Amino acid sequence: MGKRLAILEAAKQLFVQHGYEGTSMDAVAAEAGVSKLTVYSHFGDKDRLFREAIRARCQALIPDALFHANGGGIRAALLQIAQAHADAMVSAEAIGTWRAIVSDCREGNPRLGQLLWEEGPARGHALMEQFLEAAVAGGELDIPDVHRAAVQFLALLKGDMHLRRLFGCEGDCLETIEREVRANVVAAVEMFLRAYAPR
Amino acid sequence: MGKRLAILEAAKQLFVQHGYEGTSMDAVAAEAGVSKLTVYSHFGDKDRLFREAIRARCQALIPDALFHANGGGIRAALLQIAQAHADAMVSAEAIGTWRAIVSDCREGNPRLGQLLWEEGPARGHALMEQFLEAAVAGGELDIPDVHRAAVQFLALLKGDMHLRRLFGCEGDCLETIEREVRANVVAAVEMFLRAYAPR
DNA sequence: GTCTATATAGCGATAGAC
DNA sequence: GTCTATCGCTATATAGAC
Repeated sequence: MGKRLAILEAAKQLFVQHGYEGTSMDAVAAEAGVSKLTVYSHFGDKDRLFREAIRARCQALIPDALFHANGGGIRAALLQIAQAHADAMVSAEAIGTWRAIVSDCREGNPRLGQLLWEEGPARGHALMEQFLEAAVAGGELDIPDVHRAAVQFLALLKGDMHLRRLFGCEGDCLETIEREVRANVVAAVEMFLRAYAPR
Repeated sequence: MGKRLAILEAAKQLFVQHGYEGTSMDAVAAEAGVSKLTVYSHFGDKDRLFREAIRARCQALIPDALFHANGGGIRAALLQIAQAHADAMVSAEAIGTWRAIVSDCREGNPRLGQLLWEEGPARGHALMEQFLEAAVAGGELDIPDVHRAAVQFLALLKGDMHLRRLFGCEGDCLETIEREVRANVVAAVEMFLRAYAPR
């Protein structure tokens, strides 16, 4: 494995685990098995290393394919997308990434916020909107404002579990979390259909 | 003003503005107009000062009265609650507090997460649930699972503006934000009623 | 109780040798 | 390209005088 890649892998892990301030360049160098100056020679400074690491995480977390459901009617398609999206959102990687980004976005410090808004949530909104538009065109849904409905759907999916995990109120075993996420996904799809299914 | 109170006020402002790591005890002492040792003599260490400051902020942000709408039918009541809640959620104080909490909730460090989950979002959920239960009893709404509907309603209210502000994608003037929040509030109430109004 | 001055430690970034 | 050793800075927390 190239040293550059080893550094990037170490950075991805440590930044997501301990955030920007909580991760020292010494720690990254140690985790990657290189000296600190090697890190600097590859990435310039801490900021650029952070950008690269978080960007890579974001792109892997919500792949485009997640929004391509394969057949079975509108309810089944929504359930499939919802489950995949919700699972990704409560994963340890996603929670860590969110924490790292939010921690970094202090007032006069737009290091990553806009960039990652576009690569993360905004991309999700656009893809979801695209899916809903097709469903509306096919007569499977009746939606007055498709863009807003896409945002609403994804907001419903996060429910309270995403927030609870973000706040660190876990304690629960993974099995409990999965069950609660599943119940919330089903409820979200049901509500969405109650509101937007053709009458 | 007592020095203890002056210290607490300075801490509330600085922690919410710059987060835990970004706020030095020197800065708190300077802002409060006392020496650093005075801060330590009153609050012991940085952790306890942080707890007190954030807790005070949370309690002021979402007062119980916010969920007591005064007459005018279910749509008007929901609109009133929704607007007040959404306004509170995108305020600079709320965004700063969220950032401070999330930044602080790293893996093995449950300093505030659970405590503030209960004093913030969980209290909001409970109050909203109470309101919805009354509406269901009065025949104004038809909801299969009231607790989940409360969570759904509050999730809809945050929409994407809360997240965009959290990520620091503001740039917009305050007027634009207010207009977008208003539009999102109306859309949220409409969708909620499409799903849960008696047919 | 309150202050000034300081101990101790960890950080990002760099100098100079190989 | 890579290393060891170090500079300069800032932070938390404390010692000792008033």
